[in-house]
Amino acid sequence: MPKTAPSKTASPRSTKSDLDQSHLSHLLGFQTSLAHVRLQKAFFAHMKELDLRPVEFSILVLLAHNDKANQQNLCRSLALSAPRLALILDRMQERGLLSRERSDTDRRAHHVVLTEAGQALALEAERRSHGIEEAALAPLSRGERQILGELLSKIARGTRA
Amino acid sequence: MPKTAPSKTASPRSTKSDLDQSHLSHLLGFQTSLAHVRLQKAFFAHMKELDLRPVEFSILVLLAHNDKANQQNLCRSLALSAPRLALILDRMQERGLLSRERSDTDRRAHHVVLTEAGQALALEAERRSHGIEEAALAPLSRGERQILGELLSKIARGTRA
DNA sequence: TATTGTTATACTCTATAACTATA
DNA sequence: TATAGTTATAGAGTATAACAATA
Repeated sequence: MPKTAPSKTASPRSTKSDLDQSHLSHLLGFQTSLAHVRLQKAFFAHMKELDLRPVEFSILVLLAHNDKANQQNLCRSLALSAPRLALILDRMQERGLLSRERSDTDRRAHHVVLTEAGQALALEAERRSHGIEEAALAPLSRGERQILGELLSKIARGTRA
Repeated sequence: MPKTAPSKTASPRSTKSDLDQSHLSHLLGFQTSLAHVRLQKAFFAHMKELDLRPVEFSILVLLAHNDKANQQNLCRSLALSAPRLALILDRMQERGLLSRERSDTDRRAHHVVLTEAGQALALEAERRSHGIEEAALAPLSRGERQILGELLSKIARGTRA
């Protein structure tokens, strides 16, 4: 038995001579990292046909439900750097999904708005997004998924809410 | 009121004109991504003095508690590709933290073993690892952190346990 | 002087294929 | 033929600084 209590199930090194990870499991950064790999794979598997990466999907959906979003808003919502977002928007703009329009009230800012093609893709992608994590979340009950989402969201948003 | 129920708290677009994210929140991949950003920052802030990245930390700790681990074991445990792991181990080996020793029973495989310096660093890093996420996890109670870890771990390990 | 957004650069990570040596 | 590990390469993500335009 290892010194630090293995999370309860005595972590019986499963098949294929897996390693004892009990001394890493107290770090939620470690757990989110591994869980995220699975969820990312699920996303790519289902969104490949639409040629959408997670960031692009998120941008589409945010824009579909938020008028007059500028790049700062998007950066903050998605934890992206301004330079990174600029490149992603370039790509999406070349693809005809959105356009940047200078704000009248603050001519430094650009409103990012979806084209018709962008709106259509956002709608279709949002429709497909339900259930794409089904396989990855199979080990969790409906209630557990709900709780997990809320706990993660608390961390993401920081102390508030 | 948006079409899909905003997780319960009516998501009142908080300060600085944040965007409505309620149509993304059903994707746990989105939530893990944002939460992970916070947790990563916490890790770097606390491990900078030891010059350890998350992967390097994980490798050190795994090796400290697992004799005769080969690179395949590490790849599977950490969801790394073999080429990626080879480069990381090169770096750690040049730094004098570990060595690779051909297995006697299967001369294709390399056992990865910590040097004395590696063991010392593993011990120190593991000691420091407790509490580094304290600030990022402040919004969660002790019990919630426990639950969160278990739910994430279920996803990471797939269907089993 | 500060903010919005862009450009440029350098570094890291990821994915893949091609290779070797062993089995 | 398959597996353990390495090398090489290209693509994507990240961080930073420097810059233009506007406030």
